[in-house]
Amino acid sequence: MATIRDVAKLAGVSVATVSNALNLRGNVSPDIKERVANAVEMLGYAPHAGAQRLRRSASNLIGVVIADIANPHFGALAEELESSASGRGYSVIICNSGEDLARERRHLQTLLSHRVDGIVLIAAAGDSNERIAMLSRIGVPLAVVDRAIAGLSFDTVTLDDRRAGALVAEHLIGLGHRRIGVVSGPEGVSTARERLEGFREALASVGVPLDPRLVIDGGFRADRARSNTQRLLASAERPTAIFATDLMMALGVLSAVGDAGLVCPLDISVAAIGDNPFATALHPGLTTVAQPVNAIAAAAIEALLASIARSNDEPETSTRIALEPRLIVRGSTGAPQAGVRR
Amino acid sequence: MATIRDVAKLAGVSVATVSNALNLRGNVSPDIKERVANAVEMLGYAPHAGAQRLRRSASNLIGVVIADIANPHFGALAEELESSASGRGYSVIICNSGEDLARERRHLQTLLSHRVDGIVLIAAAGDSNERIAMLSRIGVPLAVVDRAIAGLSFDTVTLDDRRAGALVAEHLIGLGHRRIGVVSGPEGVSTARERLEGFREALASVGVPLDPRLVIDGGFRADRARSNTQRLLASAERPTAIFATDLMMALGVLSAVGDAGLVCPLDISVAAIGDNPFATALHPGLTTVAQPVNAIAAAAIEALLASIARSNDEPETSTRIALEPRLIVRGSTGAPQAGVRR
DNA sequence: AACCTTCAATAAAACGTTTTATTGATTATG
DNA sequence: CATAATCAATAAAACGTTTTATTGAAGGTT
Repeated sequence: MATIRDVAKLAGVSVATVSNALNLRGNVSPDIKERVANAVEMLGYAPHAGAQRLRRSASNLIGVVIADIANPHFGALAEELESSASGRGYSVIICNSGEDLARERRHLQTLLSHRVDGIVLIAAAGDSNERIAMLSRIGVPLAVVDRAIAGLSFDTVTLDDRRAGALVAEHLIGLGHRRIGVVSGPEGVSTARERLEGFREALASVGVPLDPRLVIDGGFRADRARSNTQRLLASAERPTAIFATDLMMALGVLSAVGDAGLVCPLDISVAAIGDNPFATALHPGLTTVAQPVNAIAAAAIEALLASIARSNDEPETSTRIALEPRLIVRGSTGAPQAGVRR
Repeated sequence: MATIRDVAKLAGVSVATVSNALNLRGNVSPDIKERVANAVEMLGYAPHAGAQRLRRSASNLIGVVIADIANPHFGALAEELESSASGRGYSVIICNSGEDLARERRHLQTLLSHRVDGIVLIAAAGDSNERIAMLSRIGVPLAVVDRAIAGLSFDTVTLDDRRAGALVAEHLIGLGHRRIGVVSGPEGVSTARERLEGFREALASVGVPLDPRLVIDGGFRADRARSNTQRLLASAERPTAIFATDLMMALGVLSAVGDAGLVCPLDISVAAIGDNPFATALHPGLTTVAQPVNAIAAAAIEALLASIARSNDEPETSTRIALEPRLIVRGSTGAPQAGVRR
């Protein structure tokens, strides 16, 4: 691989001049700039990022650790995070923890080693004291996105999950549903907890208590949601509607509904949180709560860059942003048909 | 940030000894190892990756450039690539080009600057001489995955796209379909071309020519596929089946089918290439061709590491691997109902 | 007792950049 | 015309590691 010395030699100038020419610093005459550019082209020279990092203070690099890159929601988030960041002049390194705490830890360590200027963390499911300990002394601006982490004061940007759950509750109640099943995510994940809680509260506020027997675990996974929903549907008092707290689980719910020979929304209504092109393609279209992925990403990058900017001067004040969800009513929800098929 | 000198000072040993202790090289007595480990823990020391790269020859880093991280198929591929690579002791940096050639170029450049040991490229759509020129002198082992690039001799791992197209054709022909519409992807992307070509050939081999008026563009996008399919369905001689060459477009097709008040598979059969949990969740389930994403990723990493290993000794022989697709028949395809609803 | 090995630890060079201070050369100023 | 000011280019130090060669010290072998 060519080094800056090779470029200097070929261009017939000093190393310093090459550096100046490439970084548009100091005074370099136009023809020398030209000669340097030619030499770079000729040699296919790419500056050694490691060596650069050694001298420069900022890396202009942001690390993103994602809980599960195979999940379309996180994929979309990654996409938006990257375009937000690159719009502000930062490059982005994406790492995938695959919902594994150990892998998450390794990735964070790697990012620290690369001296990124900041980190965006979409935390893997599960709590761990080790994580708390590590994060609390991480020494680099960090923004927590999508899933909140308790007990740490980082800038946090999420959907207003409580409100999202409430939106679904209000919608279903408004349609006349009273017996509503919930397929919830892992207890340890804030989004799962909050969405359920918001749902429960909204129900309670109109005097409809949530029957704990109708709340089942789907673990944010389609297969798990499917099998548990099958059980729920087979129970004596089948609910007239089901709320899935994420889209993957909604798929499982829909499969189970179809397996049971039920028709949606005639026999049962289904609603979920999370939206993507698939929700439209289903027939009937799935009623969902859309997340402003774009705004979430933008806010996260904004907060992170602000944190990077103030660096170690002012006291670290951490902001907590919860963005507004939006209900999209499609065909999968309707009024319950009293006793029609029971 | 703490440096290795700080660690050395705190542990009361030389810098070299710290390095040896951390890298398990040379002879370091157990108690000194212990002292070093403690000092590292105490200071939260993370070795400066840039400085390491400067001295080490290998970086143990693999760069992955992905065409569109928001597409679940590529997300899944990214996930598998990462676990394959990390199983072989490599860390992975994921970059997202968002189907943009300029961004792809920037990312490749960045990866070169970071002196990755190898690159996996899932090429953005579109041909460009600039890309050809850049890649042909890239000087780092590179494997092309999923989408082939013409005119370059890199290790290439893809689905056997031609065969995948043929599988769908054989299935639909076997059911009795003769007028089949195709929603195809961008001309410039190998997967789109090959799938269509395999489909066409298989049809031709049983004496059924493909009516060019039934081949429409969906640009690998759900919305585009939807609007163009609407037009196709409204035409005089509506096809009895539609083949979408990827899953996103299949969603658009299904929407259009529903919009037109048609029922699948009664009025029209739909099949696609690409499989994920959504295909099962639909009702009826979508007939698809599954890609062995896992095997594709493994083969790609294998080829890349082999290429890294032989490095600059032996002449670069590039392998071309096409993996076997598998047809999964679900409810969305059935025999055409002669004139039932026409 | 003299010598060779092995073992632990170290000093110092090297990696490829950026940047500060320095040097000449050229142009402007009094 | 002398001096100051600007401009272009450079030499060399510094960044934080790894690694080679070196140094003692401690055991082993005759």
